[in-house]
Amino acid sequence: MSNEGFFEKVYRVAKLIPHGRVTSYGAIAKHLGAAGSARMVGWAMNGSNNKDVPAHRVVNRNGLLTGKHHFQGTNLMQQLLESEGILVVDNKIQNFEKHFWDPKNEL
DNA sequence: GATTTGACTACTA
DNA sequence: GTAGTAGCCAAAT
Repeated sequence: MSNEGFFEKVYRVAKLIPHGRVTSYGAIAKHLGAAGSARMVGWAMNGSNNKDVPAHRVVNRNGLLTGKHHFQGTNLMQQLLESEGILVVDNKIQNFEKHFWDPKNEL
């Protein structure tokens, strides 16, 4: 639907992230056609706090939990990822490529 | 309507 | 391999 704003699009894709998988801001942005607007995805996540968007599955290109500071507690994001079978060490996802989920590859 | 910000990415030194 | 800078676009003030 074209009545959706940029945020809605991000939310939709983020909700499509399968369990135990992660993706990067740039990948989502590119899928939305806003390649280069990776920051916008992060901004959208800022408002996805109250949504059903698994923002903890969205990390930067390095697999680093840069947005973990925006979550509640301190290691909540890491805990959620580890709970899904993703190994996280020092706020960084291990085997990031292995857990990487490309929306364009699935959609 | 212009300025600032922001959970990024890529390039360069 | 690490560090710093620039480019990016959309929303909030």
